[in-house]
Amino acid sequence: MANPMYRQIAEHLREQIEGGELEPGQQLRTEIELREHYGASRNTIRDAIKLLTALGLVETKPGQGTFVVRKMEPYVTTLTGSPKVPTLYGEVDDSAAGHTEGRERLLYSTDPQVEIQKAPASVARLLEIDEGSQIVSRHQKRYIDGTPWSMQTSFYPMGFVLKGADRLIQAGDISIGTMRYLEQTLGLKQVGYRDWITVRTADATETTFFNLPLDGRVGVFEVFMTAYDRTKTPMRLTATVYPTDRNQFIVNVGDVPESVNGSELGPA
Amino acid sequence: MANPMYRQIAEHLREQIEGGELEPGQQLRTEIELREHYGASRNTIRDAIKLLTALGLVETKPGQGTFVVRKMEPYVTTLTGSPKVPTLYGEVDDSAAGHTEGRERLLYSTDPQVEIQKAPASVARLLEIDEGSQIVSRHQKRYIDGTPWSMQTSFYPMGFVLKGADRLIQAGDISIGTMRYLEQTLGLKQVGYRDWITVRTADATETTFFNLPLDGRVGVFEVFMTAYDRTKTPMRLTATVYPTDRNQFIVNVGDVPESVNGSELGPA
DNA sequence: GGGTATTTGTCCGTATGTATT
DNA sequence: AAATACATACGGACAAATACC
Repeated sequence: MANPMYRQIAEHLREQIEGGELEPGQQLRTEIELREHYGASRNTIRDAIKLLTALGLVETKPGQGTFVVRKMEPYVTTLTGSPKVPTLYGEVDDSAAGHTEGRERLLYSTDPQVEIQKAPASVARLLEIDEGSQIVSRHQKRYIDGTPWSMQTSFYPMGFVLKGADRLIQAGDISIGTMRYLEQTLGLKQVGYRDWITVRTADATETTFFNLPLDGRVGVFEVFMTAYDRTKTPMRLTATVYPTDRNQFIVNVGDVPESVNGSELGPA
Repeated sequence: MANPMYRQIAEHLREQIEGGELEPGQQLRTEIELREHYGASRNTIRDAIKLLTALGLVETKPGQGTFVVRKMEPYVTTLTGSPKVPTLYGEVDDSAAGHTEGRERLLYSTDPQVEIQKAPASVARLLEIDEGSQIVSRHQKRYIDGTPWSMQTSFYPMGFVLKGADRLIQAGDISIGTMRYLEQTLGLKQVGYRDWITVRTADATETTFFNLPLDGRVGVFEVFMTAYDRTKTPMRLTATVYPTDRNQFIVNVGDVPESVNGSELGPA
């Protein structure tokens, strides 16, 4: 008798989901049917479903019903390799799509959106420059197979542009890569970098772009990469945001096998 | 007029919180007062507060009120260093405690809880052994200054014990460290490791131990570290769980400065 | 395109329970 | 013990989204 009714109902449904009686993608009974089944009011049923939604077990679609969530095949990014692109394991979930078996996954980035800003405190601290000094920011949105994958913003000190790296402030891709471009124009060579990995709730922009539920249930990784030159001076700060529901990371240290064995990652 | 009322109210309160009009730790007006202020029903006010709770902006305490959350000073763990202990930045929030200024933070681990199990699929895959084969698991809970920090479980193939590393199955700490112990007894030397970083919702055990809200709002990092010997054979799998609301990670690659500059990390 | 049935979303009012002060 | 404040639960009404005919 300890637990409130809505939690008991949620627990009962959870057991059915995790026990496999309700399969991923399957529709639950409607709120009205569950109301009669459990002898509770519709609002109590809704509280139970809200709890399951918060736990990421079900999702509700207005006008359609409540469904057991289909787990997404994660994108796995290796942080200790360069460049940082995701290794993709397993198959795309194409149960809803047509005949797409065997296709390659397509990585697509928008053209960089370039702005000149005053450095906010967080950027200034990691770039080791004064707060409020001028910086160049280059922002890109990245998709995999049309699914929003990450949002990335790189920051450079404005001094780089003044010293000759003027293509930094031109919109559009720098085809040879910005790091190589900086080496060629300014002689700046990256000798190391530090990633700082955090998780926070998504803001409004991110919620929209990644198509996340607006209740803040799904957080985002925010990875700050500070690149250092030979003199251990920061030469670039890259902040990348990834939704936690479809991204994982790998860090390799020392001598390790080439790739993660097996085709399937993800929890057992 | 597009947005429902409870979201407009939540938005209004959110602006007050992020604008600093409502300070961390400060109590919001009660549901009854907000009901009169916004001309909505108490249930609608509660919906707004539930949304803010899901976004991690406020917390409710029965019998007391609703409060703006106090951000925790994060524990920062460097994944590319060994051993993996958190670097601690900034001050402990001791506004509620007494005179504790200047004290050191204390790291405490419970004695290992040792079990012999059959390898579940996820463990077998990363240890590259057969599913269902015997493994030794050693589980520890770790605290910083009394605050639950992480739960760690290490898995070793049972063969290690049979070959002479019998202290693996004794409860209690192996003071010289298990890696050194395995090197001394079996000649197994770790030459590298791979960390695999995921985020998922906390289960019931974790929710209890870390004292997380039961609505699944706060997720947990799950870091799987696979250690490899000279022959690139996995010799240990360590799974560590950290709540995302108080943990961050650092990855260093190449030549980087000693420490993160400045005393304060965390969002601007 | 329009209309209707179905299903979830929002909002209200009320009553009672539980935790804290 | 009493007051306060949030938590649970009920029932009802209408809105909005979707699917189907």
